Amino acid sequence: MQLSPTMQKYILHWGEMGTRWGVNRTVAQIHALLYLANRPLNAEDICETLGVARSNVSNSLKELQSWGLIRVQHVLGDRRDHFVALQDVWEIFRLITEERKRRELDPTLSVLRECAIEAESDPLIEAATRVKMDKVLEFLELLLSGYDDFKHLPPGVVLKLLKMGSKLGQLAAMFGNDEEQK
Amino acid sequence: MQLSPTMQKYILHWGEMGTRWGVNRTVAQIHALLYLANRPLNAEDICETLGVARSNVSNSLKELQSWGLIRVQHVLGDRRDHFVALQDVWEIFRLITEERKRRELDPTLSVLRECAIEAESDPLIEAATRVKMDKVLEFLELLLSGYDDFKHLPPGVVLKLLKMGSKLGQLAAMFGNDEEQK
DNA sequence: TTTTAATTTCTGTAAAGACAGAAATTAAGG
DNA sequence: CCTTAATTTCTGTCTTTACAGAAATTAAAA
Repeated sequence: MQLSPTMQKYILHWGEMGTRWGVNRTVAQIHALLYLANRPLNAEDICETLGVARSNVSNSLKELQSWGLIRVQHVLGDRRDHFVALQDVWEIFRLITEERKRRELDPTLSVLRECAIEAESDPLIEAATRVKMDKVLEFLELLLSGYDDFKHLPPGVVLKLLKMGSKLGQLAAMFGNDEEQK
Repeated sequence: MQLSPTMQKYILHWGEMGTRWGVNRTVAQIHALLYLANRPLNAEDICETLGVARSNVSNSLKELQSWGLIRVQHVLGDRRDHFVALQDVWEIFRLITEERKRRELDPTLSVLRECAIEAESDPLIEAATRVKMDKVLEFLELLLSGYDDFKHLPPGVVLKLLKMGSKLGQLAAMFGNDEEQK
């Protein structure tokens, strides 16, 4: 399986981006390849196309599955596992966001809470420092609860919100402190 | 300068988080220390407190300055540079977001645009693949334009939006396609 | 059941980034 | 201007992660 220069460029870049977003380059490149492919690919296809060792492909596929970004799809007449990537961009975004929250922000929230509690009884920590710890904690809690509310919105609604742009700020001013308007 | 176990825990964790968000552990730890400190610290203070080589501190401080997260603040009677971190959590968040957009998403947007254009004339790229490239590009453009609209909102307004939660979805349905209501 | 293909695990090493410390440069103080 | 402190740059190495390939295990086909 050959890649055109444009596809190579795309996949290489996706790989670079992936390292910034929590997975290694090879994992991200495999994800890109499976996303762009219009049919299920097996591990050997991937090895050949990307020039990566079979075992590395195997481990990377396992990681992508743990993120829920790809799944196994068997092909009639071929006993090898084939893989397909999620094709809906919104869903991909949702999954990555959710998974990163779970792997990173949730543990951070725990640590920040523990530290806030411990700091209450730690005479070595100045009051001003304690306040700052509390502010970071409140900020993260607010962000996460806001995210929790938003994550269930259908893409179409999110789309509308994004397109409303700064008009949203005006609406918040009008409605933010009122009971529901129906 | 001694750190209590709680402060150590906090700073260590911030360091781990930092590596997930684009800076190395030491850079993030120094940022945490300067944030929690209630006075300007010089490079030697930081070396001693975190047990890091002076040169590493120097380079890390330079990086934090490039993110705009800290600045030099001279202290009377001491010719050494002292440093203070931004203290407003919202502002820190805004800066990190903006800077990451600039360093990562803007280049990605460029590459995606180039690839979309190149793919138009690449006979090796299937139409379905081209559609997928376009979808990712549209998604990112939408996200970035939405972000552009939101980033100028004052923290108080953002706070309101976050607190409105799923009520926002209802408002989008009511107002999303209408002209402004005044 | 055996054979063979496919996958996974393991292990050593390659690569990249982080780091410490020496050397060089800069700048403040005397 | 000289001295010395402070900072920066450079370089070698340490650490961590990624990776390749061999070996082991699993599972499908004959």
